[in-house]
Amino acid sequence: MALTLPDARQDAFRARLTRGQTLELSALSQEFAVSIDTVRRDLKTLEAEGVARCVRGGAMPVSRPSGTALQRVALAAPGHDALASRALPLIEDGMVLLLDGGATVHALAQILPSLPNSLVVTPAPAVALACLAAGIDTQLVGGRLSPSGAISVGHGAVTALSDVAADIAFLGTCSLDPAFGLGADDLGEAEVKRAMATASHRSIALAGADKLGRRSRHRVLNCQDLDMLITNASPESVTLYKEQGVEICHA
Amino acid sequence: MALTLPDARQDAFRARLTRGQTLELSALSQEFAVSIDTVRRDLKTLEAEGVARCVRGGAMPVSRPSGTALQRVALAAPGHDALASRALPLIEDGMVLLLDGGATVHALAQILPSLPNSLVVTPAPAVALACLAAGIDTQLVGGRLSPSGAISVGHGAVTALSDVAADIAFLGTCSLDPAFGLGADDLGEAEVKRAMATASHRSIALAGADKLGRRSRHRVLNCQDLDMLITNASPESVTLYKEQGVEICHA
DNA sequence: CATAATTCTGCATATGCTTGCAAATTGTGG
DNA sequence: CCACAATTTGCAAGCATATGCAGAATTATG
Repeated sequence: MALTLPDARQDAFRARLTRGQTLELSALSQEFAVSIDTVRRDLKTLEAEGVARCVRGGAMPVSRPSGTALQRVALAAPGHDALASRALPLIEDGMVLLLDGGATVHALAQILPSLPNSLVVTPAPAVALACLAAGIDTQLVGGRLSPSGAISVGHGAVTALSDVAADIAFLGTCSLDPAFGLGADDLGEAEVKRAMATASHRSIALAGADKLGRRSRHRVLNCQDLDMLITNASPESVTLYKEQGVEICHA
Repeated sequence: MALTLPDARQDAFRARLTRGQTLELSALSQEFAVSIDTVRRDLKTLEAEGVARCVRGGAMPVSRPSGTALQRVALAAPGHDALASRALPLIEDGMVLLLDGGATVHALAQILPSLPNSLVVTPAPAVALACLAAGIDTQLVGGRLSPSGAISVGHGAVTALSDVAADIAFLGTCSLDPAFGLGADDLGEAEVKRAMATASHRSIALAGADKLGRRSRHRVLNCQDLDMLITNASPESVTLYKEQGVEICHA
């Protein structure tokens, strides 16, 4: 590796950091054949960019994809229950339900009644356990677990979902913008959520007010493809969605 | 484990504490190749942060306010530690592991270290969440969830497992009889467990003394096909297994 | 009560950080 | 082609931190 150019070197560091690796000063200075000081200065630059966190002896990736999904789910806020309980009346026994991952949908899974004739299909292990605890027939979608959202992603998960004919898909929301549509932070998650929407008759998004008007990296659906939005946002702040045919349900 | 950075080490401790694990000074000093004193100082730092409670010989997670359903599942109190901790030395980073469901294997999943180069494949959603919390690459096997054991069963699950080449399969035990072999209460679970054993180089059963000498409805494996048994039963009570070529590991 | 294990304390050492500065490299304009 | 400025890089001195060790104090355990 004869990349003596500062930018190329820093790019290499950036790549490793985004992969979750920790960088060690001494190792890097050897590998790139520059002095410790140079590496230190590079890492300081990356810290200024917000990509790295300098610590003694090197640098670490800036606090993981912002808290694991597990923590977010475990620390479910009471506000989510309001959204979840608004979703409950839409569910009838005998329906086939597709449940996404995420804190809000997880809250819904936790308050589901028994539904002896229904089937829940979900790529989220935490949601599956909650449904199983409620005594509901549960089908788990397999795949590699996405660290950010704790749901199964990948080709197998999408294929498995394409074989399902569901009545309602309840989608968690990373972001929802009137123009961009429903977004997800991870490409794999976006694909799975899209597959869920495709496999079901109605697609319903649960989104707290803090998720509205924001855009994530990947698009899941256009707003036209969304049948209903359950939110705690003010009625006037969701007119742009209503104009695109999205039914609004206020919590 | 090349975590030579002090902050990375403390982060690892933090991660384990938030998963409900107790930390042992001597074990940590070995694992991270630093002196006991250094680990002690680290834990004192974490105690000052409020995430640890130093006790004689190590530290414990500070009891947290409320327990949501997921916390109860993912952070359940480790009671089967004895068996699980005996399994730990068999695991090396880079291995592909197949983890069954059940309380004992779940306890193993909860004390797994980070294993950045390993892959865990499991049909048990609770186990998958525990591995994900440890930062391990996790592959979830999909299927209908068996109500009795909370693992994916069915043709799809068996097929998915047949495409895996694992180093070790850790099997939970419903029953283990010298003549009948390893048993399961549910036909679907038996098929999945058998597929796990077939897909891996070594098959290791974790069984408390109460599971030995009993027979369940369905056979998973003959004892000849079992490579190792980890149990807390007395040495004289397992001679019949040893005669069939099963390596015994006493907890 | 005696023994062993564990914890605390102080200290020497090693390692890493900061600052300032000089040499080398690159870019620019005459 | 040269002079000049800006950037990058390496080096050294002073300071701060982390680590490991040894001895004293404390706590468990039989």
